Amino acid sequence: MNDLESLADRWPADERAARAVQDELRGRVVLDEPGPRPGTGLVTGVDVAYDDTRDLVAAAAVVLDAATLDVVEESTAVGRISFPYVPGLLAFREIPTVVAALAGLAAGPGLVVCDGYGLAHPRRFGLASHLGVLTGLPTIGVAKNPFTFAYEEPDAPRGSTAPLLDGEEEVGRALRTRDGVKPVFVSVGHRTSLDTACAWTLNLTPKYRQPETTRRADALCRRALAEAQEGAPRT
DNA sequence: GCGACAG
DNA sequence: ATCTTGTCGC
Repeated sequence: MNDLESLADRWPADERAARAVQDELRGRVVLDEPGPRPGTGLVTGVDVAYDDTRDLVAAAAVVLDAATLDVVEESTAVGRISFPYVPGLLAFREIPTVVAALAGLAAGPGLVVCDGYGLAHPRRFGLASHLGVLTGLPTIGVAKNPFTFAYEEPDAPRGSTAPLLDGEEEVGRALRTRDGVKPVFVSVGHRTSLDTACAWTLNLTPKYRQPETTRRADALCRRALAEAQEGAPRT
């Protein structure tokens, strides 16, 4: 277990140090496990909302029953912004508060679904992989944008896919979750396969483009941020 | 050097 | 991410 204070203490102070952390930790990503069976057990969505002007960040973790998509448990955490947004270094901005929210859960989270990328990353160590290595949990990343990667448009029906490419390398998959709607971009985080990650994403999108996990976590962290702003009106 | 760039 | 109204469509 990583206690939160040591996590904060070791947090990189600048971009160079952050990239060094990624280079050091990426070797710990586990890629030879298939991952939790899609649609079974628990699945947890995590997301973060910011108020840069007040230096506030709120994270949420929402646990769903994978079979019914009913909410089983919710947890939030509020903190100070620990890093600026830098493409490729998103994890350093989101992870401390996300880890705090996960730590507040009574139940084991099961699979963790992140709003962003895992292996699909300039150094193959995006948010989902980083969170997985720090917590030991199986993780996947489901992003709304292709970032710097290339892809061909998947066919129109829900479930269609196309490789997400960094040059010749497939780093993830563009996955259509709704007929005729812009795809989402799925990548492996930690301890899951890409097929598993895509199957989970389809299970989590019976009605909307975005996974139910992400939608629930997004709504909850916004609420938590709003409440934190009421509690700390001035800056 | 310039532009692009998860959230 | 966040700032923001109405509007088109199932």
